[in-house]
Amino acid sequence: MSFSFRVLKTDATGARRGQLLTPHGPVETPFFMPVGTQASVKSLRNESLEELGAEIILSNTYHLYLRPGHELVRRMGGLHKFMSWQRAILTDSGGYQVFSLSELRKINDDGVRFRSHLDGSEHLLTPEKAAEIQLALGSDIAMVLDECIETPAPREKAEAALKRTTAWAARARKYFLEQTARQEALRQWQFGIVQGATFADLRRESAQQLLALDFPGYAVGGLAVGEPHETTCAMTAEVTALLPREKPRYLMGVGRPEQIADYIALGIDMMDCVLPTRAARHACLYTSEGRVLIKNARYIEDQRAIDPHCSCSVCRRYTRAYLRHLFAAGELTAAILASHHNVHFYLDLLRQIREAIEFGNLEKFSSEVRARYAAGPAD
RNA sequence: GGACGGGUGGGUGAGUGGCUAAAACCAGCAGACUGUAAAUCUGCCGCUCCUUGCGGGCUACGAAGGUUCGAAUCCUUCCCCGUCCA
Repeated sequence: MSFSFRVLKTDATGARRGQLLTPHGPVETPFFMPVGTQASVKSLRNESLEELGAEIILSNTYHLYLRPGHELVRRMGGLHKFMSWQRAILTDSGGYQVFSLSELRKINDDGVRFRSHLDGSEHLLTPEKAAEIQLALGSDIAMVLDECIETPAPREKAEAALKRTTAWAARARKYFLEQTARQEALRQWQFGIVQGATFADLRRESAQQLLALDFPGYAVGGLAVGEPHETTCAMTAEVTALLPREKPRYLMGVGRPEQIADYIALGIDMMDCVLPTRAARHACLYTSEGRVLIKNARYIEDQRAIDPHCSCSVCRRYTRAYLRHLFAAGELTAAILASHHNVHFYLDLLRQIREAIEFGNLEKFSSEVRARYAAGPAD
């Protein structure tokens, strides 16, 4: 099976309904990727992800390079085999770690020199190296190394990061095409990443420069790192307006449940976010009625399911009172059940959105979701 | 019966004359989390009043007295608890 992407329908808002075919199966778009940074979606077994209907997950170049090491993963038969996940995998490049581990790295035009957060050892991550690692991992979609910066950022800094990201994208593209031309067994897509912080003209410039490199898909990076939602949307709109219709668009690192449909309405096909799993571990549960902070005393004797309207296996079986108890007691099962539910919530939200696009009522659907979340935590 | 050691806020436990409504941790309460250094982090946590302020009043370190300008801290007596000896 080879790669392809098809847009099946575009609705009045600009939202796209399509399908991405990968060597590890089809993925209905738009989709959401649960995050499994260290070859594991935290506190979820792959059996659960399969039960939840996850068609693709995200993993991470930087973290797997440091531990267990990409060469080891290659020797173990690649990331899919190593972690026993037969559906699609997208790997981030380590570009986000340029941002999140900013105190542990030095950046120059050649690449990023990291001091390992695990043992303090030094490592140079270049665009070529990030591509090499991802080819060794054998992920379905590899991201180019980019320079992700904070927002708001001064224009000069945004310009410098943009320039570097484009130069790195060109190097990564060249290296990747050379390697894949030489070894037919390598079946992978490589996506470019648009930067430009919160400057519309820089976003357009970045997109245009990357278009010249002819990637099979394009990501919008460096957003949802602190700026207002409106700004995230505005910047995304600048970019999607320039991207080719026939290629997938990936908005990296988003978002909150009530924001997802907005991004999709801007023509976004792919998203990922740690929120469902991290919030779950921190006792924040997403429901059709808004957020439930399950540790709150008000749930001590609450016999209802986390979300009475949810069909997931956790909601069918357990009460809020029990979940609250598990969190209070610090039981690992608390994180497991909560993560299961939250990932179900996100994947189900995307299912509903895909359906809404098909029926042409995405706008109505998203305003309903927003209204529920605006009301704050459920009773 | 004797000798030591000890009794501190919901718990464990620092403090041994003023900077102490009393460290720290736990528990409790509330909040944050957006390409995961996150099973993490932050705030509140005696009662009360208001003009909500590095504000006022009250109560508090086993009990009752005392010394002192000032006591959880020093003295006296008493009551408990632990260890050891008889």
